[in-house]
Amino acid sequence: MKDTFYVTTPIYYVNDVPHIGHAYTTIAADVLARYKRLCGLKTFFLTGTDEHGQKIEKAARELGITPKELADGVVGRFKDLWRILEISNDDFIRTTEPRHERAVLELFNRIWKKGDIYLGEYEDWYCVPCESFWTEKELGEGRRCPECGRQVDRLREKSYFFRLSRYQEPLLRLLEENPNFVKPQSRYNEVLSFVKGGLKDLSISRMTSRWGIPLPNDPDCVLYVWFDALVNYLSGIGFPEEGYEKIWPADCHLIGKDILRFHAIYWPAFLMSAGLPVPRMVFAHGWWTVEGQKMSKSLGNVVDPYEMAERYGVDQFRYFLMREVSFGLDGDFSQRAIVNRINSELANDFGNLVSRTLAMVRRYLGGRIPSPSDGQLRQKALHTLEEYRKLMDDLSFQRALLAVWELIGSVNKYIDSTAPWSLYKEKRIRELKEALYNCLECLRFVALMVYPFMPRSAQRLWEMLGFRNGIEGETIDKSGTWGGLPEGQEVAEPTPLFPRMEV
RNA sequence: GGCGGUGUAGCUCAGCUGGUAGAGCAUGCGGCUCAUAUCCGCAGAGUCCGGGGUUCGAGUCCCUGCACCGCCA
Repeated sequence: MKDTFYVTTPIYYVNDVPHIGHAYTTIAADVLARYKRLCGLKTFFLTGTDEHGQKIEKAARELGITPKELADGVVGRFKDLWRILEISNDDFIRTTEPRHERAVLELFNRIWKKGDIYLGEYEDWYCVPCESFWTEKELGEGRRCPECGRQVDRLREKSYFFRLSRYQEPLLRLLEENPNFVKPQSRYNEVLSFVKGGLKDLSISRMTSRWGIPLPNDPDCVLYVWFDALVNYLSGIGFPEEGYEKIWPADCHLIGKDILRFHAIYWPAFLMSAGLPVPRMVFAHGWWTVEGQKMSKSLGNVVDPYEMAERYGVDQFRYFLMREVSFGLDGDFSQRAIVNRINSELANDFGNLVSRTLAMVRRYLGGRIPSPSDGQLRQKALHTLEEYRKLMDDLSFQRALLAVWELIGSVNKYIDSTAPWSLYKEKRIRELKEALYNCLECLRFVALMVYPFMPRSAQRLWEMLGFRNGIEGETIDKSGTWGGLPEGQEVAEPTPLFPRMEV
């Protein structure tokens, strides 16, 4: 059993500027990575960009620049966004990097030696002006090029194929032996029925594009982008150089549901062929609609994550995405919904709890944390942490947050029933100290638990509780026990963690 | 067309192996004053998609119809 955790996002196609979908996957991966680090696991979190393929080549030509120049520009935007959104990726892989090309060729060679690649002919609909192949499905009604609307022709070209058909049985076994290989369950069922339906060999090369990695044995062809792209999960951790096997296999490939087949079927098949371990899990999450409508360029309702982070705040945005829908299902992003969650859950429930607690500690106790005490909240906090871990391990982010908020609710209720202001007036100082200690200690638990979701706010709370160190260095094992607040530590003057927003 | 899923309060959804319907939000009323006019408590409302069946008893199991969604062809 390796003591590391390896989580990935897909590498994003540089044809597109970052939108909410990219942000969603990456934030989820970040939450998972930060959580695993909090659990004390050596964690590797990889993201990156997919920069090869006809679409990039064509877009660059239209702009009069090279594909690499185009990619460089868009990559900057992705990296920028991840910095803004506090994404803690350990590396960023680009498919145009030499280290990636080396890995791709190595994997190709292994599969080639295995005898799983053969030369054949690829046939599909082709649009000459666009220089693009299209499947029947992409054409839709009328059989016209989805890009330019012109007539398409049936065209064949030579192509190398991967013997996917050989892997039907191994894949079936993989799925049957690992019911958690694909999550959520509904996606597992889809994958299973797809495999059961029979697998055809897969074209893995193209001659119509020059922008890609040439086949070592036939430089007229470049590798099909999917073969190229999937290998990022290996190249990003150093494959084939020594050391990658400390991290591989991936514990979790986080993806959008649209690319499930590539990850749950093609990718493990490639790996099996190359004699490498397959990933432990592929998790396909859902899509966001916007104000009830499908997001599309033509509707002009594409959610810009930069704008959201600026308008609502980074942590607020991250929180909303993780809290609004059960991870795996589709969700709707609406102004009203996010403002509601910010005001009622972040500002009123959580932020206000911090304010009222710290204000009382400062007013009644001179800002000093009293000696540890025990009480009904102790049990609640410990139980919540346990529940939280269970849910986080299962990627049930929404429910994990619900559990934390239940604790927050309990503390609010506890304050109401112990009424520290009355204890103070009645000079019942011992009880007052006990009550406030219990609240403070719960806040410390809450800070730890919300940290993966809202790193910046968790750190602020951590400091308000009087700690000077970075919360990111904490672990649940070390700090997840009751009584961790040092007596006498001075808490800060509270400033609102989350400002209320105008509706 | 094949396979899979969903249909529960105004909204979003929980309801594991069958036993007199639950949460959050929204709405209304009451309480507190430490707090970001925040917090706490109480209340209302639902033919659990329609129809049939099994059972002493069915959102919960079986059959069937309708609607919507996903994957595949």
